[in-house]
Amino acid sequence: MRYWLMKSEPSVVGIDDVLAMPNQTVDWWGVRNYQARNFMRDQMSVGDKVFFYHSNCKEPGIAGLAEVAKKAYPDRTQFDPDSPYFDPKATPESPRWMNVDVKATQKTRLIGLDELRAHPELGNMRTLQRGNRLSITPVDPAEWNFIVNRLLK
DNA sequence: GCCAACGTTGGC
DNA sequence: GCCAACGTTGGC
Repeated sequence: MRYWLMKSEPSVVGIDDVLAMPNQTVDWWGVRNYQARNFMRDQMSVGDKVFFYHSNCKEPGIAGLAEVAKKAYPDRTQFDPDSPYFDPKATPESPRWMNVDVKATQKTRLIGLDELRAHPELGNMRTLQRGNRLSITPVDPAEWNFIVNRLLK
């Protein structure tokens, strides 16, 4: 089992939105970065643990816990001409973009970006690295445990 | 709204 | 296959 951090803009889909969805589950549509896609496609398994991160908002940070609920399959928005995520080069026979389903398990207190940065234990955390723009990053087990067992208790 | 960082595109 | 131009991300 692996650990991940997945960014979402709360103005689009926040933790409260997912908790209000059927089965508290959302398809993680809209990823248009190959590295992030590959993480979902190649490395994510059902049951992997996820930090649900709010980005591009007033208070960026970890807002909840989630898990991978379904293995990667083609992202529906790539085929939708009305979607800003439409990709004319993608076809159902040869899809380019994939997503997993994510099930929110718990809303947490907001652990802000500044708080995450303040802990030396998280100094190597991928998402905190300078210039990082990946919306999906792996999380080390030690980092996961530190956040869950120390910051959330 | 600014802008640093970095990914993608496309001409050559 | 290089790389300049352009687009996007996301914190501030």
